[in-house]
Amino acid sequence: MNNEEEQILTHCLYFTASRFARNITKLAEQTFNAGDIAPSYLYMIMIVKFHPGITQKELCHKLSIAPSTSTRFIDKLEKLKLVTRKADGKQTLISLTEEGEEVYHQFRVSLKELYSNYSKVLGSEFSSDLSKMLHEASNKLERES
Amino acid sequence: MNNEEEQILTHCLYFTASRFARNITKLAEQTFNAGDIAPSYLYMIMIVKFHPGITQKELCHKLSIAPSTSTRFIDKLEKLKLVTRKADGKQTLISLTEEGEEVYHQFRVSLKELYSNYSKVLGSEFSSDLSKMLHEASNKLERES
DNA sequence: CACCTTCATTTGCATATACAAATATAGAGG
DNA sequence: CCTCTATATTTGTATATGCAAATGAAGGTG
Repeated sequence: MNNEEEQILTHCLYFTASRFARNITKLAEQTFNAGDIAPSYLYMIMIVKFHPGITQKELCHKLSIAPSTSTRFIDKLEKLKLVTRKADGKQTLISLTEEGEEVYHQFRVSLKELYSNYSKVLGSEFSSDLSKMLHEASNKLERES
Repeated sequence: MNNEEEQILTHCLYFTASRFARNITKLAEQTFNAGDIAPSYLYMIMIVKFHPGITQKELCHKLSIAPSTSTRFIDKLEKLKLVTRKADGKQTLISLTEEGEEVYHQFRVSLKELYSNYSKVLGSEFSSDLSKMLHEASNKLERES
């Protein structure tokens, strides 16, 4: 790889982050393939688990997704009877159903497997550092916009 | 945020990486909005710039995208007259046109602006470290699969 | 050379995700 | 209590992206 390319490829966060997201998503899909729920739904379920009655808006913020995307996610999870919507004025409050709670508990197990899969390849400390940095960076970017 | 949630949210690379990718993609779209070419196409153009005559398969690897996605990207770039396809047996070789080269040069300028936008928020050294880690991590994950 | 296998690319189809416009509700000011 | 404005959600529509099946080309083996 020549110098200029190396420079750009390793320095542009947009490139490195989107590529990495595709790779780790693939790994997550392979690891979670038990149920037919995609990893992104599990992400949402997890947030709701820790914030029963969370508003949709807040959910969007925590996941960094657009409102329209959250509507569609919730539609799907509601159809699967994993979450409930409760209208509250302008807002909609989201909570887990019993079944949702159960899915969450199964998911905790798969999560451990996912950790171990990527830690084998990336190293445990490296993974942990990277994850923390990404978390922090998202919070900063969200705050700005 | 309670402890268990904090644990999961900051430790799961799948969550942190996909969220961050959405955030940085949004920033990239805002920064590059000059032309009507989305950032992901610029990423491809950049790779081709440094590897004239690269095979489609190799391009998929470098971008971590599926072959079908590369076909569609190239279709679009070819229609815009930014790249050319050259059949070579089973393979297809991709190169930039003159116009493609020109787009690349404009893009270099936007890239600098993008760097500066996120460095302001994340810090210059932090951004650089994060980017290198992501680059390295993708290479490791790709090698495994 | 006909056939089989292997590999690269393309096509058909499905899902994730976004933006912009539409809708619904809340709350302020008359 | 009506109207206006601000805000939350939903709907319409478009694009990105993937998987699996189809296609096409290479190279080996009889």
